Amino acid sequence: MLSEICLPLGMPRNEVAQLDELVQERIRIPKGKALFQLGDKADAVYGLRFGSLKTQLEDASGHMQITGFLLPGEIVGLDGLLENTHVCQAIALEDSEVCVIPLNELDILGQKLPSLQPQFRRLMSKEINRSHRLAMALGALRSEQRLAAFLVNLSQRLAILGYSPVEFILRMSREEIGNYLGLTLETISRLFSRFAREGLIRVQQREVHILDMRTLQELSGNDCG
Amino acid sequence: MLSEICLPLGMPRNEVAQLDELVQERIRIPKGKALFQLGDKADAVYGLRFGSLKTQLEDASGHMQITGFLLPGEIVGLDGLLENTHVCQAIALEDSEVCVIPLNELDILGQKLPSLQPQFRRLMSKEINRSHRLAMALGALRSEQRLAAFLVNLSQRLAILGYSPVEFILRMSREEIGNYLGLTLETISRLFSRFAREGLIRVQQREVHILDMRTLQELSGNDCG
DNA sequence: TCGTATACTTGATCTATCTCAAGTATTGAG
DNA sequence: CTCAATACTTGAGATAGATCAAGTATACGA
Repeated sequence: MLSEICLPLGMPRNEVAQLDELVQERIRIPKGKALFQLGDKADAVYGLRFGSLKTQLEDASGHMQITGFLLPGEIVGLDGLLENTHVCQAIALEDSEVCVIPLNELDILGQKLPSLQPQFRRLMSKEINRSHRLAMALGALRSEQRLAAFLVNLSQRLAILGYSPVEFILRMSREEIGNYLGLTLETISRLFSRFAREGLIRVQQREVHILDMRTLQELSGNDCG
Repeated sequence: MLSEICLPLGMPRNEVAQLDELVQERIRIPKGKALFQLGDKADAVYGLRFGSLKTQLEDASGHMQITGFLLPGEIVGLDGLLENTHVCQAIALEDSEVCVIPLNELDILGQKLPSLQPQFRRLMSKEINRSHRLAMALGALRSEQRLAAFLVNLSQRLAILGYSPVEFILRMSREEIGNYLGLTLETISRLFSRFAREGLIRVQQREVHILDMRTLQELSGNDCG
């Protein structure tokens, strides 16, 4: 499993094997339940094995903001390492399972595997970059561009996992997509209808077929997530 | 200098001294010039010694998005560690100086100093959290809340550096603030005027006096930056 | 199987913010 | 010191997206 997380980022296969031994514990999270809550102790990060998660922040006035949707092979919990306490919560969008990567053991192993620390830095850097691009999307793109970018990004990540990039099931509601993209659920719904009318996608509830990837990519400015 | 970066995050003083030896090289960046450009090799991160920087991303259609403003004691370059190439650029807002923290030497030293890796992770985690909060601000707050949050955040960071939290000079233009907050320069200008009319601040060009911090904090939802 | 709750769609209206425009203030070069 | 360039302010009008509202489809528990 860790191969999927680590090898694409250039870690030698034999070192991944050693890393695999570190990762014994697994946690199942039923749909709707939290992997960790705001305030929980953060002494590990988690690799998603199957299922999907959302991470969300709460502000002082109680508003929730979704900061990411996680697919298998991606890492959760990287933003909780500052205060040793999670500053956000991770909720399962469907029945899911993560493997636990304890931080103190990671440090011990890091003394022996020279490529581990740069590897872990790359993972964190990737998350920084991802959220910078999210901020760019929220700050600079119009609603249709944001949704196009969202769909293209999801499609690309599913393709990496070996799933069809043009035909997939959304694990999140219109409201969750809207929250993530800084739009209302009505706007998301209208955009889906409009994209369908324009022949870019076919959509029925949470089932999406992408018909014109090229145009979606052009709309999105070819990136972000 | 590194003390300012590291000690507040809980690193022992004697280890900071060792770290200091790692950091010999310094770079001066004149106002308006880049510390690094998009595509430059990323083999180091940088601690800002004095001055101020902005970091910005460029999307496929050429639009620039500012993702952060840096003050002395803060770290630049954490988002370039994925591909060993910088994916953004860092520009000096005034004549500035950074110290260079080479990554390969950091790894070597990391073998000897047990607290170094967790320390570095905390720095990266902080940046992840910061950009999540920026995304939250862009997605959920209204213009006046965003600007209030921006001012409160700047004030707090200046206070940490020993400067007045209620009286400071903005190093960035209205346009740069607007870009960062997902607003136009006209909106920023109007908001400054309105805040002044309402007695929250006094502002003349880039000189800002905060008169009613309490209300600004309430407006902002007490956080973000 | 039915009935209720939840998720989604679509329309009408409203409003925060943008855009366009004209002006003033400040800064910097020569 | 003067002029030009840049930065900022303010107004009027346009619009993307929000809000309010009503209805339809789907999922789920009894």
